[in-house]
Amino acid sequence: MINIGLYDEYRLGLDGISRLLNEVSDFSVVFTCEDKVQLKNKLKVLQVHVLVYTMHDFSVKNMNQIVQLNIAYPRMKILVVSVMNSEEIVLKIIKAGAKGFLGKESELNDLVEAIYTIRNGHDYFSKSITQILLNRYIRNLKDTEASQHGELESLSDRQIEILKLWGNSFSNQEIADKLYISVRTVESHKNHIMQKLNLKSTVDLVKFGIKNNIIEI
Amino acid sequence: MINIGLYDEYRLGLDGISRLLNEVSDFSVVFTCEDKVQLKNKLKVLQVHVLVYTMHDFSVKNMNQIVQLNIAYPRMKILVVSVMNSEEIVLKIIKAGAKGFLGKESELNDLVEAIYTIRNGHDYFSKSITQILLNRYIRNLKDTEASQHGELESLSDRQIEILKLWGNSFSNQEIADKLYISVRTVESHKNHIMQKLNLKSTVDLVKFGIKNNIIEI
DNA sequence: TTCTTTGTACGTGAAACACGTAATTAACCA
DNA sequence: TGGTTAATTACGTGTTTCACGTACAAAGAA
Repeated sequence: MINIGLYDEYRLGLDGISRLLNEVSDFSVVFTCEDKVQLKNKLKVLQVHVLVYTMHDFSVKNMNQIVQLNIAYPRMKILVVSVMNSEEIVLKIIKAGAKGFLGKESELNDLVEAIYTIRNGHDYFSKSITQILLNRYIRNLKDTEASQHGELESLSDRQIEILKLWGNSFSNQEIADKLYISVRTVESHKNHIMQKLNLKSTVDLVKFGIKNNIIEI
Repeated sequence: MINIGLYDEYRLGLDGISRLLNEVSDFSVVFTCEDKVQLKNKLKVLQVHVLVYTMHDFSVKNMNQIVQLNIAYPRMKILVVSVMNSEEIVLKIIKAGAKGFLGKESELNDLVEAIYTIRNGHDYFSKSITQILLNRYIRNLKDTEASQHGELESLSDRQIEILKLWGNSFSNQEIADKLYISVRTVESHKNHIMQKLNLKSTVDLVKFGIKNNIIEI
C-alpha cells in the first residue's frame, strides 16, 4: 500500500485526482489540501510516501517550497504535476529536488506509473521532459560537431599542442621550457592560432579550446 | 505504406521481426539481409523509407557503416535495434547518425511506434536512452551545483559583474569605460577574484566562469 | 621550380598580470 | 557604540603576455 498526499490549489482538480487514485487498489490517499498552511499541518500528523504536488504557476515561492519540503521530509518523494512545461521551468523543478514530473500530456496511467516508480526510489519524468533533454543534448552535439568541421582541422599539430598546454594553465615560459623552444616562439604560435581562427581575445581562445575538446574544463 | 528494410546478422531475429512487421497493415518489408554485402546489394536496387539495423556488437566497423549509409542514402532513416545499451555506446550511435534507437526492453509496439516516428522525420529513442540522458543531465546538474555552493557565492556582485564582462571578451579598458572606473580598479577586482578562488591563471578563471554559468561559451 | 605552410625566432610598444599598499564605506558583531 | 571584516575604489612597480610586423629554413604542393 502506498500512502499518498495531494496538494492542489484548484479544488476540482484535487477531487478528480483523489477519486482516480483511490480506485487503484495499491493506493491510499491519506489527505488532500488546497493551500500551503493546510499542507504543513497535514504533514505534521500524517505520513505519506508520495506527495503529488500540482503546480499552476512557477513562482520562486513554489520552488522554495519544494526545496523546503525535501529538507523537512527527506523520505517523502515529491511528484510535481503541471500543465505547462517549458524547458527552463522543468529544469528548475528538477533542480529544486522533485523526484518526478508529469507534464500536460500525461494521463492517469502515467500518474500511476510515476507514483510506483518514485515510490521505488527511482526518478520519473514524463516523455515531454525526456524529449526536452534529448533535444538539448542533440543540439549540443550538433553544435560542437559543426564547429569542429573546418576550424580545428585548420590548425597544425604543433599549434594544437601549444594550445593544449596553454589551456591547461601552463604559462608561455613553462611551455617553452617543456618543448625546448623560445618564449617568443610560443607567442608566435599563439598569434598564428588567433589569426587563423579570427579570435579577438585569449578568453575566446579558451572557449574555442573547450568547444573543440582540446582544453579540459 | 512504409517500406522497410531489415538488417540482422542473427537469422532467427530477422525472420521474427520480419513476420511481426508484415502483420502491421501500413508496413511492407521489402527486403531482409544477414550481412553487409547483401545489404549493399539490396540497397542498390530497392528503396526503403526505414532501415531497421540490428546491432549485436558495437565495433568501429558498425559505427562506420551507419555513417556511410547516412551519406550514401541520406533520405533513408536508420533505426538501430540493440540488446545492449550502455551509455557510451548509445551516444556513439546517436552521433553516428541513427535516427532512432531501441534498447533491450523494447517491445513490438515500441518498434511500430519508432518506425512511424522516424518515418515522419522525428527522432525516436527508447525509454532507456532518455533515462540515460536524463541521468547524465542530472549528474552534470549536481556537479555544477556542488561546485557552486561555496565558491560562486563567495564573490560579490561587483566581482561577478566584472568577471562576466571580461568573460565576454571585453578588455580591461573597455570594462573600465563601461563601468566608469579606472583600469587599475578592474585589475584589482580580477586580482581579488583570483585570490579568493585560489586560481593560478586567467585560463582557470575562464573555466570557472563557464562552470558557474556566468561566462557564455 | 616556385609557392605555400609550418615551425622557429626577434623587436617594439601596449596591455595585462602579480603583488603590495591604501583610503573610504557598509555591514556585522560584541 | 566601537571594532572588525569585506567591498570598492585606486596607485606603484616589475614581469609577462599581447598585437603586429618581420624574417628565415624546411617540407610539401602546384
